[in-house]
Amino acid sequence: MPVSSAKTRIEELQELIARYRDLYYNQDQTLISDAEYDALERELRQLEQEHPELAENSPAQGVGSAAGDVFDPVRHLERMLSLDNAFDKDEFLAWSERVGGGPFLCEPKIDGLAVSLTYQNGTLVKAATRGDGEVGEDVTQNVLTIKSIPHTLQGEDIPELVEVRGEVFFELADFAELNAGIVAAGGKPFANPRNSASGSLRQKDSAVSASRPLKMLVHGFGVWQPEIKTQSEVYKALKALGLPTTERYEVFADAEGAYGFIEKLQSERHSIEHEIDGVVIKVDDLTRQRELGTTSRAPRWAIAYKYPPEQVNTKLLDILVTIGRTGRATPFARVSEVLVAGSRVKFATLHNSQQIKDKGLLVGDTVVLRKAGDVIPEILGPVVDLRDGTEIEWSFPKNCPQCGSTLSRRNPKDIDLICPNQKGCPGQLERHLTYLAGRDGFNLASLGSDMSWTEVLELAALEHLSLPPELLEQTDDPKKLVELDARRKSFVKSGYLGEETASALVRAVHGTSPALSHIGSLFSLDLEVLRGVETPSVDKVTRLPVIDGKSTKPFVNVDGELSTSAYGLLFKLTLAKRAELWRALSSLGIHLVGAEVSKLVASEIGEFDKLLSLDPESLTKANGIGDAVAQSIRHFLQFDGGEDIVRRWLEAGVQFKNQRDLPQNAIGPLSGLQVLVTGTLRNFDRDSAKEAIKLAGGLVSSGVSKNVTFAVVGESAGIKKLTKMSELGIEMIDEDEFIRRLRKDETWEAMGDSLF
DNA sequence: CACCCTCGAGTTCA
DNA sequence: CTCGAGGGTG
Repeated sequence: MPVSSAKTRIEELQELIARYRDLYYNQDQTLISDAEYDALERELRQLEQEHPELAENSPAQGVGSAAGDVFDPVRHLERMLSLDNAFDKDEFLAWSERVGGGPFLCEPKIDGLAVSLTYQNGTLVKAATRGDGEVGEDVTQNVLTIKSIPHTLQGEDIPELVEVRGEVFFELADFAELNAGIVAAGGKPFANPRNSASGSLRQKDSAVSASRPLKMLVHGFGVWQPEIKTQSEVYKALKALGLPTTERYEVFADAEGAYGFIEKLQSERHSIEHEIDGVVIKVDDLTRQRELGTTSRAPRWAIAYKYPPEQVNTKLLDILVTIGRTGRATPFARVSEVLVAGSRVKFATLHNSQQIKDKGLLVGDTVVLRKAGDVIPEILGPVVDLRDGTEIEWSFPKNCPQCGSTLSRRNPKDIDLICPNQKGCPGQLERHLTYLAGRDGFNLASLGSDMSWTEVLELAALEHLSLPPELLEQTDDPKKLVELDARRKSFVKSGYLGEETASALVRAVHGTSPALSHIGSLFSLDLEVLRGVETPSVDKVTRLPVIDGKSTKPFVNVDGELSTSAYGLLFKLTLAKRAELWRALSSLGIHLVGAEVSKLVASEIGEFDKLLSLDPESLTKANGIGDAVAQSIRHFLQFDGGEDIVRRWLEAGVQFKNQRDLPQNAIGPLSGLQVLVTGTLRNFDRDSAKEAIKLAGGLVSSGVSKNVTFAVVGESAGIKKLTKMSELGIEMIDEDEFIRRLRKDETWEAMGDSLF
């Protein structure tokens, strides 16, 4: 880069960094994510290295900015340094190379607030934020309210004067509780635990700080050094003085070992009680630390390995609305693609219009995005300072984007808008169908997957079901027979109704009619109808037909023959006609009636045709069905065409399994126990774990409550659940113990074995 | 009436 | 996973 343009860029960067820094340190605001900030700072440092003549007075030479003026300034006895960063393995290995290898001490890098404590003759006399590294703010009064920090040091060898450095932070569970309280009181919640900790520590009224459950962990000495040789002993010395230290440090002989720790912690990142943004790696030998020394801004003997950001900034491009299976209109955000927590995020849910208002989002805003619980992208809020005036307020569409009906509310005081075209909206019908095919509906994917070909033939004869002609061929050639057998098997297993098929059934190109315009005709579908199906291509995001898009005939193959999947679909639907009653009830798509309520209703009414003469009020006698559910069922039957659907299904010959009594739980080793599974298990997926518990006679609990007998805790279990469980004193066991308990009962063991 | 617990509904990406 | 709201209980 030529010197002139380098100069311009350096000035630009200096200005930006100074601005962000001021906001970050003095106003507790985060305009850009840490990762973006780091990128700026690195670019600047890089340029300054290339053009040292331009590097005077650069903010990159200092650490942080001058302290604000609310609190008294405190000059640190010894400069508080920050750490250099490594962002990938190569950078880390390069650092390890520079410092001459291990042993290394590794510990989590807490995402909190750096604070120094000064103890004089064992008494805490001063606590200060880092500030610019030289001068920080006096937060003594507030720090004194933090319970984990001793006011006086313990032990025999108490130094005359010592400075102790550490990190002040919130545990995640405490943070969640705090924010809930703030919101409940009508206040503005903190964006993240770090900001929250900073805000809490810098309260003018220390009574406010006292009410905030801050924690602190310390990690080093200033001014005074005990007579020891390694960093690990520093921790022991700190602990001996009664100071809180991390339990999570480990020492490794070489860089590979340390890197293993980095990877391990990354995978456990979310089961740690506080936020971490990386790992700090220190040369363990104190003599070597002294030899390596420090630069003006950071020690050479330590480095912070930073994980990819969990929170990033992106642009809110647009707000769109989807229509759910019950007609609910849910807004979601299209954002410019960003990498966060390992995946490229393009969309984020916005829940409802109230949320958009509450967060004050405008289309075009730069927004803070994170992955809640590591999975679901969530927009935390707009970065108001980055607005340029082109942002536009969003308003909820008046009409259903799928069918054009005027959106309305179920009840006047509801937040949610719904599409009132209950059984006619293609968008609703599409979602309804995928739900109906799913696990809480007819579960089409698993229906009949264990049937033998002979059984299939019997069923076909009984139900006038057509099978793919190529599978009915007769042959004596053993080679062909083997091949045929395989294809028959795969036919029995295949044939499910996913989003694509649902879309194909429900949508039609202009001028033709869809295969299915009403859920009542579900069991009347036949091959001739499927043969004629011609569907427009549908935009994956908006679920709207693409104008000028190519239409397809999804149930016909290239030769114009009906495809195997057409036969497969009808095969599955035929089986669905004999499904358990509760599955049929759930599949009707009644507001407030899902799998569980359907089971209750099924055991009340026993038979499907009872729906036609049902007084829903009578259902409220049953435990678990109240007024709202009864009214919803009534409304469905009378006003949403429910009776019509039931009648048409009956006409198509459904014979749902009469179900007055729900199957009793098996008697097994877990009889009468309520078991919760959280996190990922090695030998089970979510469903098979539930299955195993039920088979063993236990009840599966969906959430933490005091009724839970014990909890099976797998990999990366949620921190909130874990904290709550330990508060309630619930026994937590690992997967191995779980399997042991499952097998404890010998009579049951044989049955249980089939699960593994 | 004020809790606590459970269920329903909607959602993202690989 | 999370939110909100239904349903039961003290």
